[in-house]
Amino acid sequence: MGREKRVKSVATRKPETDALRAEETTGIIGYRLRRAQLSVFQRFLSVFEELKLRPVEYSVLVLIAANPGRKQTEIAEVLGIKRANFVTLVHSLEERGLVERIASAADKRANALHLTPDGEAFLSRARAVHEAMENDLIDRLGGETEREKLLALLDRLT
Amino acid sequence: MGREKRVKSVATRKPETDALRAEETTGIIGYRLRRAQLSVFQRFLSVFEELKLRPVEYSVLVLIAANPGRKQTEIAEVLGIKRANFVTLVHSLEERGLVERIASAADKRANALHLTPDGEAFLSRARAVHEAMENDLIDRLGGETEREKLLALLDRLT
DNA sequence: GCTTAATTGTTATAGACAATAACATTTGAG
DNA sequence: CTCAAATGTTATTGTCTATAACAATTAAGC
Repeated sequence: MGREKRVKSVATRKPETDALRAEETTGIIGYRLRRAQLSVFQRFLSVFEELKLRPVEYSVLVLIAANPGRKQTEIAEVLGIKRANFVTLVHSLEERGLVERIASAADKRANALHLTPDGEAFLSRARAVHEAMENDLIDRLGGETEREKLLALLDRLT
Repeated sequence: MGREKRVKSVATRKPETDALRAEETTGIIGYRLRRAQLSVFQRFLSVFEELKLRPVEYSVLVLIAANPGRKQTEIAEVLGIKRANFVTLVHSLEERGLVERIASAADKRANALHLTPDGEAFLSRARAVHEAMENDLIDRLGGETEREKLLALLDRLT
Protein backbone atom coordinates (compact mmCIF):
# COMPACT_ATOMS: atom_id res chain seq x y z
CA MET A 1 0.00 0.00 0.00
CA GLY A 2 1.04 3.64 -0.56
CA ARG A 3 3.34 5.45 1.80
CA GLU A 4 1.85 7.90 4.31
CA LYS A 5 2.42 11.60 3.94
CA ARG A 6 3.89 11.93 7.43
CA VAL A 7 3.29 15.69 7.59
CA LYS A 8 4.96 16.76 10.79
CA SER A 9 4.85 20.47 9.95
CA VAL A 10 1.20 20.61 10.90
CA ALA A 11 1.71 23.08 13.71
CA THR A 12 2.48 25.87 11.30
CA ARG A 13 -0.48 25.33 9.05
CA LYS A 14 -3.43 24.47 11.28
CA PRO A 15 -2.52 24.84 14.90
CA GLU A 16 -5.95 23.99 16.28
CA THR A 17 -8.10 21.81 14.11
CA ASP A 18 -6.08 18.81 13.02
CA ALA A 19 -7.50 15.35 12.71
CA LEU A 20 -7.66 13.03 15.68
CA ARG A 21 -5.73 9.81 15.86
CA ALA A 22 -8.45 7.20 15.64
CA GLU A 23 -6.76 4.19 14.05
CA GLU A 24 -6.84 2.33 17.31
CA THR A 25 -10.62 2.47 17.54
CA THR A 26 -11.36 2.14 13.85
CA GLY A 27 -9.25 -1.01 13.73
CA ILE A 28 -11.59 -2.80 16.08
CA ILE A 29 -13.72 -5.42 14.32
CA GLY A 30 -16.80 -4.64 16.41
CA TYR A 31 -16.48 -0.95 15.67
CA ARG A 32 -16.34 -1.45 11.93
CA LEU A 33 -19.18 -3.96 12.12
CA ARG A 34 -21.36 -1.47 13.91
CA ARG A 35 -20.55 1.33 11.51
CA ALA A 36 -21.38 -0.82 8.50
CA GLN A 37 -24.58 -2.09 10.06
CA LEU A 38 -25.78 1.40 10.95
CA SER A 39 -24.94 2.61 7.46
CA VAL A 40 -26.87 -0.20 5.78
CA PHE A 41 -29.85 0.25 8.08
CA GLN A 42 -29.82 4.00 7.51
CA ARG A 43 -29.88 3.33 3.83
CA PHE A 44 -32.79 0.94 4.27
CA LEU A 45 -34.70 3.60 6.18
CA SER A 46 -34.24 6.23 3.49
CA VAL A 47 -35.09 3.84 0.67
CA PHE A 48 -38.23 2.64 2.47
CA GLU A 49 -39.26 6.06 3.69
CA GLU A 50 -42.09 6.38 1.18
CA LEU A 51 -43.39 2.94 2.09
CA LYS A 52 -43.15 3.79 5.79
CA LEU A 53 -41.51 0.46 6.45
CA ARG A 54 -38.73 -0.33 8.90
CA PRO A 55 -36.25 -3.19 8.51
CA VAL A 56 -37.84 -5.35 11.16
CA GLU A 57 -41.30 -4.84 9.67
CA TYR A 58 -40.08 -5.90 6.25
CA SER A 59 -38.59 -9.09 7.65
CA VAL A 60 -41.82 -9.83 9.49
CA LEU A 61 -43.84 -9.49 6.29
CA VAL A 62 -41.41 -11.69 4.36
CA LEU A 63 -41.50 -14.32 7.09
CA ILE A 64 -45.28 -14.39 7.27
CA ALA A 65 -45.54 -14.65 3.50
CA ALA A 66 -43.18 -17.62 3.48
CA ASN A 67 -44.87 -19.22 6.51
CA PRO A 68 -48.57 -18.35 6.50
CA GLY A 69 -50.64 -19.50 9.45
CA ARG A 70 -47.83 -19.56 11.97
CA LYS A 71 -48.40 -18.15 15.41
CA GLN A 72 -46.88 -14.95 16.71
CA THR A 73 -44.41 -16.65 19.02
CA GLU A 74 -42.88 -18.64 16.19
CA ILE A 75 -42.33 -15.65 13.92
CA ALA A 76 -41.02 -13.54 16.78
CA GLU A 77 -38.60 -16.21 17.92
CA VAL A 78 -36.96 -16.56 14.51
CA LEU A 79 -36.26 -12.83 14.48
CA GLY A 80 -35.05 -12.78 18.06
CA ILE A 81 -37.90 -10.56 19.21
CA LYS A 82 -39.55 -11.07 22.60
CA ARG A 83 -43.15 -12.02 22.07
CA ALA A 84 -44.19 -9.18 24.39
CA ASN A 85 -42.62 -6.63 22.06
CA PHE A 86 -43.89 -8.44 19.00
CA VAL A 87 -47.48 -7.66 19.98
CA THR A 88 -47.18 -3.96 19.18
CA LEU A 89 -45.36 -4.71 15.94
CA VAL A 90 -48.04 -7.06 14.61
CA HIS A 91 -50.77 -4.77 15.85
CA SER A 92 -49.30 -1.93 13.83
CA LEU A 93 -49.13 -4.04 10.67
CA GLU A 94 -52.68 -5.20 11.29
CA GLU A 95 -53.94 -1.63 11.64
CA ARG A 96 -52.37 -0.83 8.28
CA GLY A 97 -54.38 -3.68 6.78
CA LEU A 98 -51.31 -5.69 5.80
CA VAL A 99 -51.57 -8.56 8.27
CA GLU A 100 -54.44 -10.38 9.89
CA ARG A 101 -54.56 -12.44 13.03
CA ILE A 102 -56.87 -15.38 12.73
CA ALA A 103 -57.82 -17.15 15.90
CA SER A 104 -56.58 -20.69 15.53
CA ALA A 105 -59.25 -23.37 15.80
CA ALA A 106 -56.74 -25.97 16.93
CA ASP A 107 -55.30 -23.79 19.68
CA LYS A 108 -57.61 -21.12 21.06
CA ARG A 109 -54.67 -19.31 22.62
CA ALA A 110 -52.77 -18.78 19.39
CA ASN A 111 -53.15 -16.28 16.57
CA ALA A 112 -52.41 -17.55 13.09
CA LEU A 113 -50.70 -14.84 11.06
CA HIS A 114 -51.52 -14.22 7.40
CA LEU A 115 -50.97 -11.48 4.88
CA THR A 116 -54.07 -9.74 3.58
CA PRO A 117 -54.41 -9.21 -0.19
CA ASP A 118 -53.29 -5.65 0.45
CA GLY A 119 -50.38 -7.04 2.41
CA GLU A 120 -49.36 -9.25 -0.51
CA ALA A 121 -49.50 -6.32 -2.92
CA PHE A 122 -47.58 -4.12 -0.52
CA LEU A 123 -44.94 -6.78 -0.01
CA SER A 124 -44.48 -7.10 -3.78
CA ARG A 125 -43.65 -3.44 -4.00
CA ALA A 126 -41.39 -3.66 -0.95
CA ARG A 127 -39.56 -6.64 -2.42
CA ALA A 128 -38.82 -4.69 -5.58
CA VAL A 129 -37.44 -1.76 -3.60
CA HIS A 130 -35.41 -4.06 -1.42
CA GLU A 131 -34.02 -6.06 -4.29
CA ALA A 132 -32.77 -2.87 -5.92
CA MET A 133 -31.05 -1.88 -2.70
CA GLU A 134 -29.60 -5.35 -2.21
CA ASN A 135 -28.23 -5.39 -5.74
CA ASP A 136 -26.65 -2.02 -5.16
CA LEU A 137 -24.99 -3.33 -2.02
CA ILE A 138 -23.69 -6.33 -3.95
CA ASP A 139 -22.29 -3.98 -6.57
CA ARG A 140 -20.52 -2.05 -3.87
CA LEU A 141 -19.04 -5.24 -2.50
CA GLY A 142 -17.75 -6.10 -5.95
CA GLY A 143 -20.10 -8.90 -6.95
CA GLU A 144 -21.88 -12.03 -5.86
CA THR A 145 -18.63 -13.74 -4.94
CA GLU A 146 -17.73 -10.99 -2.50
CA ARG A 147 -21.22 -11.07 -1.03
CA GLU A 148 -20.95 -14.74 -0.24
CA LYS A 149 -17.51 -14.21 1.20
CA LEU A 150 -18.85 -11.46 3.44
CA LEU A 151 -21.79 -13.56 4.64
CA ALA A 152 -19.47 -16.46 5.37
CA LEU A 153 -17.14 -14.26 7.41
CA LEU A 154 -20.05 -12.72 9.29
CA ASP A 155 -21.34 -16.18 10.16
CA ARG A 156 -18.01 -17.10 11.70
CA LEU A 157 -18.45 -14.20 14.10
CA THR A 158 -21.96 -15.28 15.05
CA MET B 1 -19.44 -33.35 18.18
CA GLY B 2 -21.63 -36.29 17.13
CA ARG B 3 -23.48 -36.45 13.85
CA GLU B 4 -26.94 -34.89 13.60
CA LYS B 5 -30.01 -37.06 13.57
CA ARG B 6 -31.27 -35.74 10.22
CA VAL B 7 -34.83 -36.92 10.81
CA LYS B 8 -36.68 -36.18 7.60
CA SER B 9 -39.76 -38.15 8.55
CA VAL B 10 -40.83 -35.22 10.66
CA ALA B 11 -44.40 -35.11 9.41
CA THR B 12 -45.23 -38.36 11.12
CA ARG B 13 -43.48 -37.51 14.34
CA LYS B 14 -44.09 -33.83 14.91
CA PRO B 15 -46.92 -32.62 12.69
CA GLU B 16 -47.00 -29.09 14.14
CA THR B 17 -43.58 -27.87 15.12
CA ASP B 18 -41.42 -27.95 12.02
CA ALA B 19 -38.87 -25.30 11.19
CA LEU B 20 -39.92 -22.10 9.49
CA ARG B 21 -38.71 -21.12 6.06
CA ALA B 22 -36.42 -18.22 6.78
CA GLU B 23 -33.91 -18.28 3.93
CA GLU B 24 -35.44 -15.19 2.42
CA THR B 25 -34.76 -13.10 5.51
CA THR B 26 -31.46 -14.66 6.49
CA GLY B 27 -30.13 -14.02 2.99
CA ILE B 28 -30.42 -10.28 3.46
CA ILE B 29 -27.05 -8.59 3.93
CA GLY B 30 -28.38 -6.13 6.50
CA TYR B 31 -29.93 -8.95 8.51
CA ARG B 32 -26.70 -10.92 8.70
CA LEU B 33 -24.77 -7.75 9.47
CA ARG B 34 -27.03 -6.99 12.38
CA ARG B 35 -26.85 -10.51 13.74
CA ALA B 36 -23.06 -10.53 13.63
CA GLN B 37 -22.82 -7.09 15.19
CA LEU B 38 -25.15 -7.99 18.05
CA SER B 39 -23.23 -11.20 18.63
CA VAL B 40 -19.87 -9.45 18.79
CA PHE B 41 -21.23 -6.73 21.07
CA GLN B 42 -22.83 -9.30 23.33
CA ARG B 43 -19.49 -11.00 23.57
CA PHE B 44 -17.82 -7.72 24.39
CA LEU B 45 -20.33 -7.13 27.17
CA SER B 46 -19.74 -10.51 28.78
CA VAL B 47 -15.96 -10.24 28.51
CA PHE B 48 -15.97 -6.74 30.01
CA GLU B 49 -18.55 -7.50 32.64
CA GLU B 50 -16.04 -7.56 35.47
CA LEU B 51 -14.55 -4.25 34.35
CA LYS B 52 -18.04 -2.75 34.05
CA LEU B 53 -17.14 -1.32 30.69
CA ARG B 54 -19.33 -0.95 27.64
CA PRO B 55 -18.08 -0.87 24.05
CA VAL B 56 -18.62 2.86 23.63
CA GLU B 57 -16.86 3.60 26.91
CA TYR B 58 -13.85 1.58 25.84
CA SER B 59 -13.58 3.45 22.56
CA VAL B 60 -13.85 6.77 24.40
CA LEU B 61 -10.98 5.84 26.72
CA VAL B 62 -8.83 4.70 23.81
CA LEU B 63 -9.57 7.90 21.91
CA ILE B 64 -8.75 10.16 24.84
CA ALA B 65 -5.53 8.27 25.48
CA ALA B 66 -4.48 8.73 21.86
CA ASN B 67 -5.62 12.36 21.77
CA PRO B 68 -5.18 13.91 25.21
CA GLY B 69 -6.40 17.45 25.73
CA ARG B 70 -9.08 17.38 23.05
CA LYS B 71 -12.46 18.82 23.79
CA GLN B 72 -15.62 16.82 24.27
CA THR B 73 -17.17 17.79 20.97
CA GLU B 74 -14.18 16.49 19.01
CA ILE B 75 -14.10 13.10 20.70
CA ALA B 76 -17.88 12.74 20.45
CA GLU B 77 -17.93 13.65 16.77
CA VAL B 78 -15.41 10.98 15.80
CA LEU B 79 -17.60 8.35 17.46
CA GLY B 80 -20.80 9.69 15.96
CA ILE B 81 -22.23 10.61 19.34
CA LYS B 82 -24.28 13.78 19.82
CA ARG B 83 -22.46 16.06 22.21
CA ALA B 84 -25.62 16.27 24.33
CA ASN B 85 -25.48 12.53 24.95
CA PHE B 86 -21.74 12.57 25.37
CA VAL B 87 -22.06 14.66 28.53
CA THR B 88 -23.52 11.81 30.57
CA LEU B 89 -20.95 9.39 29.21
CA VAL B 90 -17.95 11.52 30.17
CA HIS B 91 -19.52 12.40 33.49
CA SER B 92 -19.82 8.73 34.30
CA LEU B 93 -16.16 8.07 33.44
CA GLU B 94 -15.16 11.11 35.47
CA GLU B 95 -17.09 9.88 38.50
CA ARG B 96 -15.21 6.59 38.26
CA GLY B 97 -11.98 8.55 38.42
CA LEU B 98 -10.83 7.48 34.96
CA VAL B 99 -11.18 10.76 33.08
CA GLU B 100 -10.80 14.39 34.06
CA ARG B 101 -12.17 17.48 32.42
CA ILE B 102 -9.74 20.39 32.56
CA ALA B 103 -11.11 23.80 31.74
CA SER B 104 -9.17 25.01 28.73
CA ALA B 105 -7.30 28.28 29.21
CA ALA B 106 -7.40 29.08 25.51
CA ASP B 107 -11.15 28.56 25.21
CA LYS B 108 -13.09 29.05 28.40
CA ARG B 109 -16.08 27.20 26.95
CA ALA B 110 -14.24 23.97 26.28
CA ASN B 111 -13.26 21.04 28.48
CA ALA B 112 -9.95 19.40 27.69
CA LEU B 113 -10.21 15.64 28.26
CA HIS B 114 -7.42 13.62 29.83
CA LEU B 115 -7.04 10.21 31.41
CA THR B 116 -6.16 10.15 35.10
CA PRO B 117 -3.36 7.83 36.28
CA ASP B 118 -6.11 5.47 37.39
CA GLY B 119 -7.62 5.80 33.95
CA GLU B 120 -4.33 4.85 32.30
CA ALA B 121 -3.97 1.81 34.52
CA PHE B 122 -7.56 0.80 33.92
CA LEU B 123 -7.17 1.19 30.18
CA SER B 124 -4.10 -1.05 30.23
CA ARG B 125 -6.15 -3.83 31.76
CA ALA B 126 -8.99 -3.19 29.36
CA ARG B 127 -6.64 -3.28 26.39
CA ALA B 128 -5.37 -6.69 27.44
CA VAL B 129 -8.89 -8.05 27.76
CA HIS B 130 -9.89 -6.55 24.45
CA GLU B 131 -6.85 -7.83 22.62
CA ALA B 132 -7.60 -11.36 23.77
CA MET B 133 -11.14 -11.02 22.48
CA GLU B 134 -10.00 -9.49 19.21
CA ASN B 135 -7.49 -12.29 18.66
CA ASP B 136 -10.19 -14.82 19.29
CA LEU B 137 -12.40 -13.13 16.70
CA ILE B 138 -9.52 -13.22 14.22
CA ASP B 139 -9.08 -16.91 14.91
CA ARG B 140 -12.73 -17.47 14.20
CA LEU B 141 -12.43 -15.61 10.94
CA GLY B 142 -9.53 -17.82 9.97
CA GLY B 143 -6.62 -15.44 10.35
CA GLU B 144 -5.31 -11.96 9.75
CA THR B 145 -5.90 -12.20 6.02
CA GLU B 146 -9.58 -12.93 6.54
CA ARG B 147 -9.86 -10.08 9.04
CA GLU B 148 -8.52 -7.58 6.54
CA LYS B 149 -10.81 -8.96 3.89
CA LEU B 150 -13.78 -8.54 6.20
CA LEU B 151 -12.85 -4.97 7.13
CA ALA B 152 -12.40 -4.10 3.46
CA LEU B 153 -15.81 -5.51 2.58
CA LEU B 154 -17.44 -3.70 5.50
CA ASP B 155 -15.92 -0.42 4.36
CA ARG B 156 -17.44 -0.83 0.95
CA LEU B 157 -20.85 -0.91 2.60
CA THR B 158 -20.15 2.24 4.61
C1' DG C 1 -15.04 48.52 18.72
C1' DC C 2 -19.61 46.83 18.45
C1' DT C 3 -23.01 43.90 17.00
C1' DT C 4 -24.26 39.52 15.58
C1' DA C 5 -23.56 34.80 14.58
C1' DA C 6 -21.48 30.50 15.85
C1' DT C 7 -19.48 27.27 19.27
C1' DT C 8 -19.29 24.64 23.70
C1' DG C 9 -21.16 22.30 27.33
C1' DT C 10 -25.29 21.45 29.52
C1' DT C 11 -30.20 20.26 30.81
C1' DA C 12 -34.58 18.61 29.72
C1' DT C 13 -37.44 16.00 26.96
C1' DA C 14 -39.25 12.82 23.71
C1' DG C 15 -39.10 8.63 20.86
C1' DA C 16 -37.56 3.96 19.52
C1' DC C 17 -36.27 -0.42 21.22
C1' DA C 18 -35.38 -4.24 24.31
C1' DA C 19 -36.11 -6.84 28.70
C1' DT C 20 -38.80 -8.38 32.64
C1' DA C 21 -42.74 -9.43 35.39
C1' DA C 22 -47.37 -10.42 35.93
C1' DC C 23 -51.79 -11.92 34.26
C1' DA C 24 -55.98 -14.62 32.05
C1' DT C 25 -56.92 -18.09 28.98
C1' DT C 26 -56.01 -22.35 27.15
C1' DT C 27 -53.46 -26.57 26.40
C1' DG C 28 -50.93 -30.72 27.59
C1' DA C 29 -48.77 -34.22 30.94
C1' DG C 30 -49.04 -37.31 34.54
C1' DC D 1 -58.51 -34.14 37.33
C1' DT D 2 -54.66 -31.44 38.75
C1' DC D 3 -50.86 -28.83 37.79
C1' DA D 4 -47.35 -27.13 34.84
C1' DA D 5 -46.50 -25.00 30.48
C1' DA D 6 -47.71 -22.15 26.45
C1' DT D 7 -49.87 -17.99 24.29
C1' DG D 8 -50.99 -13.41 23.82
C1' DT D 9 -51.28 -9.35 26.30
C1' DT D 10 -50.38 -5.20 29.37
C1' DA D 11 -47.45 -2.53 32.12
C1' DT D 12 -43.09 -1.05 33.45
C1' DT D 13 -38.28 -0.24 33.32
C1' DG D 14 -33.93 0.84 31.30
C1' DT D 15 -30.99 2.07 27.51
C1' DC D 16 -29.94 4.66 23.62
C1' DT D 17 -30.71 8.33 20.31
C1' DA D 18 -32.43 12.86 18.63
C1' DT D 19 -34.02 17.54 19.29
C1' DA D 20 -34.68 21.91 21.41
C1' DA D 21 -33.42 25.40 24.38
C1' DC D 22 -30.15 27.83 27.25
C1' DA D 23 -25.88 30.52 29.33
C1' DA D 24 -21.29 31.48 28.60
C1' DT D 25 -17.88 32.37 25.46
C1' DT D 26 -15.67 33.02 21.06
C1' DA D 27 -15.33 34.47 16.23
C1' DA D 28 -16.85 37.26 12.23
C1' DG D 29 -18.69 41.27 9.75
C1' DC D 30 -18.80 45.87 9.25
